[in-house]
Amino acid sequence: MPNSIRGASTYHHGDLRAALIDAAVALIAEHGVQGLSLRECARRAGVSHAAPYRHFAEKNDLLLAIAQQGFGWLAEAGRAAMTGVTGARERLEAYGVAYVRFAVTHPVHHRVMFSEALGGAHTQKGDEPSFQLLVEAASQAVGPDDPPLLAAVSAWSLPHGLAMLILDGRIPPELVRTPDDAERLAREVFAMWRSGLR
Amino acid sequence: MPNSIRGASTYHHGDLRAALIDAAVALIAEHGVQGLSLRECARRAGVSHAAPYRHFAEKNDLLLAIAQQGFGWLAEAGRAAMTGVTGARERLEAYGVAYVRFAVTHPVHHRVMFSEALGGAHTQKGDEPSFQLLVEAASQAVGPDDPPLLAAVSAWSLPHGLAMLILDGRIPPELVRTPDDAERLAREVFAMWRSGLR
DNA sequence: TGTACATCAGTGAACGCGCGTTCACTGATGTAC
DNA sequence: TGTACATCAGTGAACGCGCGTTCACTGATGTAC
Repeated sequence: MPNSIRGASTYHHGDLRAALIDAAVALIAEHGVQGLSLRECARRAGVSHAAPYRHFAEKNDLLLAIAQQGFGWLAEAGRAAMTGVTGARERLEAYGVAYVRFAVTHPVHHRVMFSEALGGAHTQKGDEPSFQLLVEAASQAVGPDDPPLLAAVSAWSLPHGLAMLILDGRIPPELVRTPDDAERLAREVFAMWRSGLR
Repeated sequence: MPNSIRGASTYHHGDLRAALIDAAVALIAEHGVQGLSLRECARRAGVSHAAPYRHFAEKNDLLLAIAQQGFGWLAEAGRAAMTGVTGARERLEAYGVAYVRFAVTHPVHHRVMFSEALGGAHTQKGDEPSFQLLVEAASQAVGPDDPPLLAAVSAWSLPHGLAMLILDGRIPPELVRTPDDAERLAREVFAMWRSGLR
């Protein structure tokens, strides 16, 4: 039980690991991945600068934890968006829209998930559940002659690119003030591709 | 005239600015944007650690210079790819393919161009020539009722996403060993969207 | 052609800083009896 | 219910480090006369 709930005891934090992750996310939101420092996280969690080492062997493990949390949430959101949707193409699109919404809702997580600061090795294999979900959906949306991997890459590129552009502030901000805006934009972009640019 | 050409004189470098940019690109390729340090750049350029300040007022200006170089090259590549191509949609696709090839050929530049480490403010306006090119091509590819901005965003998202995924090592490496591979993949992805996932 | 001089690209010592990580420690928790 | 003890999450001092940036300087370059 965390201190905040339990009351005044101070020596044991209670849920320092989670508090550190939250602090790190806030810190990255303010100063970018570059600006992350273990000492500052500890400070914000109200704990000595050596305390984090009880929970993370090294700084990079904290980034890793954020990425893992993000991948979990993404898989969850993707699954939720696809349930009840019939039609392979519709499912793929639902996943894509959820993907963009996730990125906009958890920008730091999305950034960290695809950050070069991570070794990258740990999730590059494409065996993340969130990726599996996409590959499965893509292989259904594709003719028997088309390679499913290519379909997955195609279906992934569009929402990933849109999400990145939004996060980088490349899209005029009035188009993406809220997650709902972003979701609407994603639908419109999909529609644009569906109808075919002339 | 740079020292290397001129010979043995050592006090004046000759083209330190360019040498620093090259060193920075190499350094980022090795250690990521995080790993960039002015002092190490100076070291690699064979110059004292204070010398860079004759050419860049602060560290961030070096990143900015890389980004500017990249945007210049990208605009050039995009223009070249579109010349002689008729048909709005074909031009848009040619730009997209060139975009992916540029990213794969100059991965560090592309990364820096879209890095959060840059203030971002300087190029966010979308007034980069490379963006203008895209917006123009997109507005031609779109019905009179469709907003051209939406078309541009749509046309940009796909190659941008593909490029990012490749750069992050998310695409199976055997698919993108060379720039030619990447270009072929880009064409296939475009074709997949043109034919329409089912 | 030769000299004086302004310009400015490079030097190297020095500054202060915050960081990641280690270490021997201390205090709280919960379990066995 | 009460006590002994193992566990382990937190402490705070200390380490070494490389960094960005400033400063007074020095040496090369090129231009005016």
